[in-house]
Amino acid sequence: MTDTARPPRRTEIRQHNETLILQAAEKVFAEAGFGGATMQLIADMAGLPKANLHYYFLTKEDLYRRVVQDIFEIWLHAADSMDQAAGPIEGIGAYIQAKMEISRRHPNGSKVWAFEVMHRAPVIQDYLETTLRAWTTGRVRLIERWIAEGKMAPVDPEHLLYMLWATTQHYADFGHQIETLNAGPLSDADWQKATDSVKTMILRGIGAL
Amino acid sequence: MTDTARPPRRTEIRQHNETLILQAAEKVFAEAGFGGATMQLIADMAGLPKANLHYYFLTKEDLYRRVVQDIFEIWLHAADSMDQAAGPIEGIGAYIQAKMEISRRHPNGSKVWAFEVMHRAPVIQDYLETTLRAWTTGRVRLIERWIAEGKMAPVDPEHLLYMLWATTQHYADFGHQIETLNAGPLSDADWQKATDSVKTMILRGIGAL
DNA sequence: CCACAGCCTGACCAACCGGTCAAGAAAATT
DNA sequence: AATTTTCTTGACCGGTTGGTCAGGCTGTGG
Repeated sequence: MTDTARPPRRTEIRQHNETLILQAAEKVFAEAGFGGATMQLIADMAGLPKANLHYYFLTKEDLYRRVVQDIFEIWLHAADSMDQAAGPIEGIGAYIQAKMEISRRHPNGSKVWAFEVMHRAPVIQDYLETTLRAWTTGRVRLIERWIAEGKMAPVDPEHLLYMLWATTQHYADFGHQIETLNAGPLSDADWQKATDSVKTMILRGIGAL
Repeated sequence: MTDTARPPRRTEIRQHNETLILQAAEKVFAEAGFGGATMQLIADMAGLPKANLHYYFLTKEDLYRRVVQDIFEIWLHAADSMDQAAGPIEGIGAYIQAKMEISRRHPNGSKVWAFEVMHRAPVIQDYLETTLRAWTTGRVRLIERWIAEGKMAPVDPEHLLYMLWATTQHYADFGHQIETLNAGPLSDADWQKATDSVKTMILRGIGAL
C-alpha cells in the first residue's frame, strides 16, 4: 500500500473526544470569553482531565480557533437558501428564517463570534478579509440586481446586510436580556412571533411587501 | 458645623484620577472582557501604578461595576428625545439618531454592555429587572399609543425595540467587522449614510413613512 | 504470545493574577 | 508651623493559570 494521501487515522475515540471537548469549549468560551475561560473548566464540563485536552488540542488558542472556525462554517451555509430565490421576499425571508433558527439552536456559537469580533478578530481576521468579504460582495450584487429589477426599494445593500445580521444575532447574543424582559425563556410561539416580526418589518422596510 | 449631610469630599485629584482610570478601564474591559482584562493593563494605560487603582476602586469588580453603570446612564438618556415626540417619525427617528451617535462616540461602552449581557449579566441583573424593564414598559405603551392613533403599522412593540437596539449597537459592537468589509474606518459621510439607511428602513418597516 | 502506536493522566512548574500593606510624600486644614 | 488627611508606590503574598512530562494503560495486528 503506497497510499501517501491517506489522512492521519482518526479512531472513533479521537472523534468522540474532540466533539466532547469542542462542545464544552463552545459553551465556556461563550460564557466567559477567551480570557475568562479556563482549560480546567472546559475539562470539567467535558468530563476529562485537563491534560487530555492538551493531547487533542495543543494550546488554548488552538482549541478556540477550532470553535470559531466551526461556527463560521454554519454561518456561511445559512445563506444557501438566499441564492436560488426568485426575489427578496423568498430570498431574504428564507435567510432571516435560517439565521433566527441558528440563533435559537447555536446561541453559544453566535456569542463566541461576537467575542472574537469585539476583540478585533485576532484569530479570524484573515477569514473576514477573504471569505466573508467575498461572500458579502456576492450578496450585494444579488440585492443590487433585485433593486434593478424593481423587486425592492433602492436601499443600500451593505447596510441591509448589517441589519439582517444585527437583528437575527441579537436574539442569540442578547438572549439573556430578552429573557429577562420576557420574564422567562422564549417559547415556540415567542420564537415564531419574533421571526415573523423581524421578517415583516425588514421586508416592508426594503419595500418588498 | 454640624453639616451631617455633607457629601464625601472629592478633591480635584480624586476626580481627575478616577476619570483617568475609568477611561482606561472601559477600553480594556471592552477589548478583553472582564476575565481577560488585568488591573496591571488598566494601570499601564492610565499611567498609574497598579496599587493606586486599588486605592480608588477597592476591587476589580467594583471598577467594572462603575464602568457598566456609567454606560447604562448614557443609554437611558438617549431615549429622552423619543418621549416628547408627536409621532414615530420624529420620536423613533430621533432615537435612532441618538443611538447611532452613541455607537460612534462610545463604542467601548457598548461593547462592555454586550460583554456583560452575554455573561448573563452577573453585575447588573438587578438593573435589567428594575430600571430597564420599567423603561421598556413605558416605551411599549408609547408605541402602542402611536399604533392606536394610526400613526404606524401594528407591529409588536417589544420586537421593534429589540430591532432598534440591535441595529444601532451593531455599528459599535461589530465595528471591526464593518471596518474590515469597508476596507477602513467609516468617514463622516459613511456614518451619515448608515444612520439614514437605518432610519429609512426601520421607519418604512413600521409603516410610518 | 509479543510489539507497538495511540490514548490517558497525576503531578508538577514558571508565570501571572488580584489584592495587601507599610511607609512615606503631598496637600489641606488648623 | 504643626497636624491631619489624602494620595502614592514598591515590595510582597497566596492562589490560579496554561502548559509539560514521564510513565502507565489499552486495543490491535501479527
